[in-house]
Amino acid sequence: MAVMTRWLDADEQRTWRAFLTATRALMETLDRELQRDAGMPHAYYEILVRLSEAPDRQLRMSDLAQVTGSSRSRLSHAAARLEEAGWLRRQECPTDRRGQIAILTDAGFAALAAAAPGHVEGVRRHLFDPLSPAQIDQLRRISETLADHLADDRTV
Amino acid sequence: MAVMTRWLDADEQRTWRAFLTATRALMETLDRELQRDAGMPHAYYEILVRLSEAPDRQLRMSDLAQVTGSSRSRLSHAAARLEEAGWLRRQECPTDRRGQIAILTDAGFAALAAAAPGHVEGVRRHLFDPLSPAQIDQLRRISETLADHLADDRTV
DNA sequence: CCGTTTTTGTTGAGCGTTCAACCAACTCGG
DNA sequence: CCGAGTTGGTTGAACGCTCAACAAAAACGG
Repeated sequence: MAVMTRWLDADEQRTWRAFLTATRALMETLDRELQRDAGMPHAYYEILVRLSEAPDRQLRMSDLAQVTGSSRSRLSHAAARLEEAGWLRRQECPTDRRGQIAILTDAGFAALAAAAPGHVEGVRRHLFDPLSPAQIDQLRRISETLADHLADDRTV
Repeated sequence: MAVMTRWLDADEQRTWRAFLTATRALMETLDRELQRDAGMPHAYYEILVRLSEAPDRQLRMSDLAQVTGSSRSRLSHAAARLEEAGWLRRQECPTDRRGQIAILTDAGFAALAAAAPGHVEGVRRHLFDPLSPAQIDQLRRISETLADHLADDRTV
């Protein structure tokens, strides 16, 4: 027999809708700010960030996809765009002839450096400033729990 | 003189990245499940939900845009799609000749009824189940605070 | 009133993402 | 070894969203 749906009660629904509203508004705001001030969407910004932190500012495409949480396809399209913009170039991998290595160019690093202050300010203004220190801590724990759980789902 | 950027410290960065990872993974998972099981993206699902809750299952386009947190343009495109699918129809507004009223069709209601149990189950599995009751409460407060704050930004 | 401004909703172009299909190269079991 | 399966990466079509431009109707202000 089919399992009965466990519907959301009033409190849960309120939580879920507030969560939806908040995250959607937050991400849209940050995305819009980044697009306006730096001419790139948030997803591209993250790619540049991760590359800038990697040794020699380079990463295998698959590793880059992993850390940015995007599909291979998405990253591939994004890399093509970033390459057009001159912010990234791709090189063949010496140890694996299938592989491609994404490398952050100097222009890419400069674009990131120009975009970062404004973006960080936005994250502060829209996320951290409105919350108490305790809430920030709570949000970290909640997010890590959810992220772990969702990662499990993907592996299982 | 330019204001010095208030960079994120290690803890804040950890929080911010965990938040990004969690919300992105959560929304992508739910979106994919909904697309697979019900043939509609999450944004369309929300439109149907809001219509289904409105008196006579109808709402002015601008009100519908408001409650679903989408731009007029987005809603207009979405409505066109939903109309093609036969899940929604649009009618002229008697009191305001600019206005359009979006009406949920019976087919739309049926599609929603078919999609809801699976989607609610997904929200439970990926969001509520992994969290403690205290965390769920924290998440609600945090989300409401952020949502209020972001709404203010928009009005100011 | 009448001109201006605001609100409502749509449209089309451009862009980023998804999905499925695909090829090439690596890995592993027999 | 070699064939099967897996992994790495790209591609093109379909789709949803953004943005700017627009038209029509309503509200406002002197």
